[in-house]
Amino acid sequence: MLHSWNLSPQEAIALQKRLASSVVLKPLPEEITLVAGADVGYPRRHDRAVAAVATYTYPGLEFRELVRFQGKFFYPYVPGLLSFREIPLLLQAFERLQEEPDVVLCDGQGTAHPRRLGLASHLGLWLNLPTVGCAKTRLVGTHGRVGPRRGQYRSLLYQGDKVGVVLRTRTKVKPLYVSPGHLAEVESSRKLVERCCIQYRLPEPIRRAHLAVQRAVRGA
DNA sequence: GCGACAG
DNA sequence: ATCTTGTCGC
Repeated sequence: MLHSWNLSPQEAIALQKRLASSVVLKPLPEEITLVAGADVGYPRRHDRAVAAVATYTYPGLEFRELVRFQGKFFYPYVPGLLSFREIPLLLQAFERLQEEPDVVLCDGQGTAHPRRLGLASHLGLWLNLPTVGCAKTRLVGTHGRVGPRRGQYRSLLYQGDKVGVVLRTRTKVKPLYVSPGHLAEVESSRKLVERCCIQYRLPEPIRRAHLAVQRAVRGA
């Protein structure tokens, strides 16, 4: 279960293939009272990184907690290996949360991944918590044109499977790529994400975490 | 061999 | 992601 994070691309890929079989796809818990959003950013001097996790009550979406962790760590961005770049920092941030969330929204793919183990899935396995991937752009899969209205969506297909949906979270705004991470599945993930997007494109928890990361990575 | 490619 | 200001469109 426990492994190092400075793996070579080949080792990382092999590990993903093994871990993918442990991912559990099932509806999210019926009772969700706390939802978290996570994000990571690397400053210009890429020798350290910043992670942030924000929690909100659900379905009321009242801000609950914000944790930020900054540490010396670096792993390059390699398409398909994002989890190795962001999870080490995220784990530190999650350890500092006062209250454990019922589900975690991540800024990346879940199972909509070449080896079905995107950031959200990998993080979910480590935390043993339900996770959902919310990516701003596509990594893999095909889909039809999504209607212009908030709430409209199209299935994201990959290798013959419906791995997620492309969801319009705001009218006339570029859609989001939503895919289950771990202990989650497409339908419930889509509904949760839509309900977490109030007045912006990104789910409120992720948006809050993102703002915190930006504040740290930049100045101010 | 030629594109595609989360953040 | 990060580098960066103003600006066109709904």
